Amino acid sequence: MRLTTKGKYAVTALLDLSLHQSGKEFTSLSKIAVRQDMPISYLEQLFRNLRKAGIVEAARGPTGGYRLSRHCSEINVSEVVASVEGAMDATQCGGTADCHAGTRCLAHDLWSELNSQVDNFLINKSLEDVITNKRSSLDRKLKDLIVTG
Amino acid sequence: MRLTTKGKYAVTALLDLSLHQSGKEFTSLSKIAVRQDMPISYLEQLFRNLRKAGIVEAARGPTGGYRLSRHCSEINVSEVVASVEGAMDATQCGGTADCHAGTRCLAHDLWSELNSQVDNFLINKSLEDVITNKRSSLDRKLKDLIVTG
DNA sequence: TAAATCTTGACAAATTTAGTCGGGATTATA
DNA sequence: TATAATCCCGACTAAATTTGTCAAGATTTA
Repeated sequence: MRLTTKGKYAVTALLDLSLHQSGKEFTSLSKIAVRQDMPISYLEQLFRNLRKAGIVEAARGPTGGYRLSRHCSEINVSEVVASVEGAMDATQCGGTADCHAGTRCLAHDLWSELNSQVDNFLINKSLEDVITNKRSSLDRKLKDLIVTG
Repeated sequence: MRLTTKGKYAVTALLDLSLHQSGKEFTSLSKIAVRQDMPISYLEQLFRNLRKAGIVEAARGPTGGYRLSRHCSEINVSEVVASVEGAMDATQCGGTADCHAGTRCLAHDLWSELNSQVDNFLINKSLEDVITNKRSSLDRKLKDLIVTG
């Protein structure tokens, strides 16, 4: 399982995009790079993947840049991270359960379950959720569970 | 956030130890290495850390080896992983919230929350739980929540 | 035409992971 | 006591991954 600066840059950059997008304008990478203190050439690389994944759309030329291709409430963090660094899989075997000499290793189900946990969390978290810092209904219920048993 | 073979080897090795420990005998690394198909010299490295963390205890000489220093129901996966690869932190800043020019970055709370999710899951999962494949009460409740909304 | 942007592919530096190696210390057993 | 099996330790190396850089091109606005 990995979550590196790649995925974090991507999420932060899209949050920046969400915050500065009014209407249908495009925001240039150079602006994002300055505001979020990220290397622009690295951002270019990441935005290739975001575009291929259908998360942003681009326009060239002056006044060009990127914008979200959906409303930020319709983009979840899981797909953003996955688009730049591949599925965040905690199992050795990629889920095929052939992790120990062709059979499932002792811990296979554990990592499988961890995957689900993380995925459920990130899928249910939209960019808008992050911006408004609004915990999803599911989160609040979970929190209650942990506190109250 | 990282979860590499280091942590996975450690967990699997301890599960092996749990399964083959009857009474207070010691199990040698060479046996674990063969059974779980892991490089023995790498295991040595990991078990140093497990011993320092108070998770296993060692005996030298023939008949020597390692054994759990607590019952497997009293050892959780989080401490095992942490002992060999450091705290599994998803924030850039290690929780200090100085991730963006000294202040908290746009996504700080998101990664913070993800940390809690993963930690809560792994802390509540003992080696015994993994072996008996028993989902904790909390897990079942969460699963219900996801299914039923 | 000029300047600003995206687009692409290849490359390179830095870091981390994974694993090795050689020697030591300790201890049960013959 | 000698031997062999184990743990113990520090340093080292090789491979992989991450984190970028770079150069050249395509598109578009003014």
